[in-house]
Amino acid sequence: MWSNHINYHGAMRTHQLVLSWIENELSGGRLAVGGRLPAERTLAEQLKVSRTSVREAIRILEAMGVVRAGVGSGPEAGTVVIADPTAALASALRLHIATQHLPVADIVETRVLLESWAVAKASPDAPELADAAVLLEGMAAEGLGVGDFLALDVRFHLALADAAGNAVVSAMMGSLREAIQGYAAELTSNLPDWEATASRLRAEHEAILAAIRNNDGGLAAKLVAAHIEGYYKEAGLAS
Amino acid sequence: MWSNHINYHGAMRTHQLVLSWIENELSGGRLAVGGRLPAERTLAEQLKVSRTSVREAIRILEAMGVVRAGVGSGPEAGTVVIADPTAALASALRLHIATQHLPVADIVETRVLLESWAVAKASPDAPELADAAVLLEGMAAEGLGVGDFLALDVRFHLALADAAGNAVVSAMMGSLREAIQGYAAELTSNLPDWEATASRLRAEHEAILAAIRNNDGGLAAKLVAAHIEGYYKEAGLAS
DNA sequence: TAGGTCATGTGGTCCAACCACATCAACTAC
DNA sequence: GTAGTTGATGTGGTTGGACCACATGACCTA
Repeated sequence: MWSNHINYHGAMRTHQLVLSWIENELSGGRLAVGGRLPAERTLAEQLKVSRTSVREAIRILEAMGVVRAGVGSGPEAGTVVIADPTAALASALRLHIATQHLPVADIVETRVLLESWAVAKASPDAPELADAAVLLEGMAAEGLGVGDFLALDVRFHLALADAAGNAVVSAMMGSLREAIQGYAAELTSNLPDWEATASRLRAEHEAILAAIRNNDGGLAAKLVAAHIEGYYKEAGLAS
Repeated sequence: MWSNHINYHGAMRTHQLVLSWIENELSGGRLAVGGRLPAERTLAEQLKVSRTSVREAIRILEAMGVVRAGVGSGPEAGTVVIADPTAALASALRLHIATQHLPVADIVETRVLLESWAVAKASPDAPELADAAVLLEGMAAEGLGVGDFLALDVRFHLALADAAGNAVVSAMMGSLREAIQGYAAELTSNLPDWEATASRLRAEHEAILAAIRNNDGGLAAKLVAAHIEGYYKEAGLAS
């Protein structure tokens, strides 16, 4: 029985050691969002590991949306802590869709369930609803392109999700949306009459927002589910 | 004005190039779960990048639950493609909880909503329910430790989530559960009478399972929500 | 034939060097 | 004195090479 004060976690690889050091600093509050990690070379020396291992850990954190790395000098430089849970979930979902172990239909279904819950939970006077209303006005503009309409549509739905006030649900909604973004855009080419569809979507958006503001969460949830499923049905959902 | 034939994707870093190459192989079906990536040195030469960059990409995929790396020779060696979406979501959630930008209360709330949906959606004759029943028997065993009970409890709830047949929901449930695992275990020390609580949990489990099998999804959802919220309330939920 | 030995190929780790970039201080020309 | 230039500094980004531990399988040897 020996005590190895470095590898006491079993076969921990060096980059995992760096990872847990950083996670510890975060948990302990010594490192917070907006803060900076020590420079890679410095951190390597501190932890008695190679710069390579430090970089591997930072790359993982970057992929997880926990840090952002910038070269040069000044405010944009260095490795600073951010908080973008959506990024991590989105790339994870995208990669696993690529392995074809996450059916797109399941993603859509999950989005329906999360967003239904969100609108049912949202308070009628949540500030995010005002943002949503502004977005709706933008979507009513004359001569709006398909791409612009869809971009506003995404933001509208995310605003609804945010209105529920649950950070986890917001992040998951955003990631689901990102992961199937390209997919949803492709579907528009299947639509027989885009103007008619856009007009219908606008009306449904208004109805959803009205239901939330009328404190009728149950109705809002039903409308959202029908809204999303209707779109994919019209455009032809293939898995 | 010069043309950079490598960075035509803007400021794409070399490890991202490797990443997109691999993602492309996955999407195209040339690389599937169970398959092997070329050796790091080989891949580096193929893509005209350094081995370091290849390794950074692989490390990210590893953290995302897409590949597993093993040294030596034989079946366990090399970098092989796996499919563990739960791993990615779980570590992402854990890290962002560390940054204190994802409140534990939101995690619990999300778990309630996902699991309620799952039991409402589950088919009464889903094969996963049989597994769940077996787990319940195990939890009824005499002299079961707290840790063992909780381990079975986790598997029981995951079986319920799986019964809905949505891979995304299953993965998210699993990751939420993993991310707050330590938290839930700590709470047991707050319980005045573990035996009484365990007994109550067992009864509630039975009722949930019975409701699903009775095709009463609405009741099952209500029971699940009460079950989870009741536990955290009794143990004292602090954020 | 049984056993040991070594070559091979894998990922894991480290090092030393160089690059591009952004900032800031010092210097120079006007 | 001011404006512009120049260079030093420190950051992450990338590379090639070296060595290690490990698992296998082929090859010898007793």
